[in-house]
Amino acid sequence: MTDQNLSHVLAAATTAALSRHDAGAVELSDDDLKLERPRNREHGDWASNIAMRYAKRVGTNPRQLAQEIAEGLEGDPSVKRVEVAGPGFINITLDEAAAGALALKIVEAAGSYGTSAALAGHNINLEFVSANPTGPIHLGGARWAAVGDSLARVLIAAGAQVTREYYFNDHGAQIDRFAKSLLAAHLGEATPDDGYGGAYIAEIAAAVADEFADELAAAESREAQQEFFRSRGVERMFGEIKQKLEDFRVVFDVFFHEDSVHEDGSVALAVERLKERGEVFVEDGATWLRSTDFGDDKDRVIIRSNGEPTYFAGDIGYYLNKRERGFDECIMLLGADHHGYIGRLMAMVSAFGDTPNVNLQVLIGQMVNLVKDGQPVRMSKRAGTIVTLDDLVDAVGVDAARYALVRGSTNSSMDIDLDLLVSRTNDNPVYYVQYAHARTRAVARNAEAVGIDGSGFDPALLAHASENELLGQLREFPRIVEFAALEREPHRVARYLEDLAARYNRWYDQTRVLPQGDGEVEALHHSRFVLNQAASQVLRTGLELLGVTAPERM
RNA sequence: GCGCCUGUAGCUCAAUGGAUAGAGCAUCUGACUACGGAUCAGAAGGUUGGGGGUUCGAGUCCCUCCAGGCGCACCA
Repeated sequence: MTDQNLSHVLAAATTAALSRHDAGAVELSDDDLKLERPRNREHGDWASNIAMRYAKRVGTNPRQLAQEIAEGLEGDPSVKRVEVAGPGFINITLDEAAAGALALKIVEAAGSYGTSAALAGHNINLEFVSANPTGPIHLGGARWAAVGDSLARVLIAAGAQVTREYYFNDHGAQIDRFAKSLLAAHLGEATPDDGYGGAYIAEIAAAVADEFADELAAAESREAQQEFFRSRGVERMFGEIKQKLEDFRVVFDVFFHEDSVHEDGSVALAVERLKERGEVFVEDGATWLRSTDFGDDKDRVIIRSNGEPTYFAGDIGYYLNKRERGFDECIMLLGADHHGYIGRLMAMVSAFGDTPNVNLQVLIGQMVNLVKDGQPVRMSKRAGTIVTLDDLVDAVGVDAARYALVRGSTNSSMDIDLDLLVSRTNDNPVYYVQYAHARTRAVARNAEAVGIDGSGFDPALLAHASENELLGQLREFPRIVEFAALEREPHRVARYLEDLAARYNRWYDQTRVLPQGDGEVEALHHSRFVLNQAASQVLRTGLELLGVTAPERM
């Protein structure tokens, strides 16, 4: 019994009930037929609010209509019980055998349970992190790395084709400051006023000076030396960033150089296209996009009066480039400090004739704040007070770090107290979920040792209250994954897993998979073993969606 | 001034317009010499920042006020 089937049964019952009233031609929408999972299990396995939505239209009261619909549902063989409750909810409880059959279905589906075709045919470019190589990935970047990668996994599970992409630049004012800082460190000078501090500067300067000593020796002028530190320093810094991200289990498909959109003509082509569409004008010697035509606060310069393209021009060329590469949906994950940028991006999308928030979708994530002893600490690259991805991983490990970063809604800012995180490592709910998984594996090992293998599985035997709860949660998994993908909210998977782990632990506490002592192995044990394997599977699949390991033992 | 985000238990945070607003941590009381106690059962803890509105129903949507964060470049 899937919820789609149940929806059809509900549709038939509702149509029949409505026709008994002077309903005229009332059209039932799919949305109205959607069944809900009641929060309170006493309200059954599924609930519908349809009677409350339609009662007024057909001139009756919700409870009356609900009663009539409920009577129509009672004949269905997979429905065990139907009740009308509260203001007019219809609560449906499924037959145990119908509910229990899910366990075997999950085991057979294995890793594919939870996947769907909700986003089939969607070719998505997902851009995230995209930090410039002027320093290590800091906590903010770490959050987007965890969220972006999990989002990619969730989108893929929903059937989308996803390209993970990282956009970075290796020229421009910030990189110049980076190069100056390296040179100063190499020469033993003080950090330039507008430069970057922090121990990593000295380390990188020393490392590249050592590795490319000949090259450095050949650079006589200060300018040449700075250029040396620019190119080799960026190279090294970027290599390090890439490595740290890989260690964090975040692997990008494409690293895209900002330079290339200028060099391969993407920017020129984009400007030309916008010109043809009449969205560009020249004023004060600069070339502007008339973005106010599409809701932006002001028009934006794309080519400066000195002939140099702006950063925005690069983004315009980059967007066009992505579209030309065949991506119908481009998603960008940006920090809240860039949200003022969305207006012009969406105006640009409109100016190309595309649809804002469809062809380009911008997800804003709120900031990560560093806290020490209850006081906020301002992170500054220049002051060298940043806490890096590396620091975080060193402190708590990849699993705990990823989980903590992906667990919250990106709409909420996040406080991280490194000391607290280290001292209270076990507070992280990730261990609760991982423990539940390890426990499923321990149970499986013990069961297999006494010859339990799930043969003679009888779904009707899974009738304990805690089994009903566990099965109900397992049934939810596909819709959680689908919803997380559609809403771009991977944190929902984490919350779901915590709930699943709790129900598994409760079930474990209240029932037994193995017979007691040297009791006989019965069909009940085989059936419960299948349920154990199903829970194990979903815990593992769910953790994988978050990029967190599912340990056999802890 | 304008825009975006946030305000929920002592703390960190959940909650697709649904029923009695939920977890973890912290506090208190209990539970195996039988599959992992990193667990489970229970208690306590709330005017969902304030005030209006929309409707069968609002933490959720609208208006307004308060508080905090972030942003409003021919920077990136």
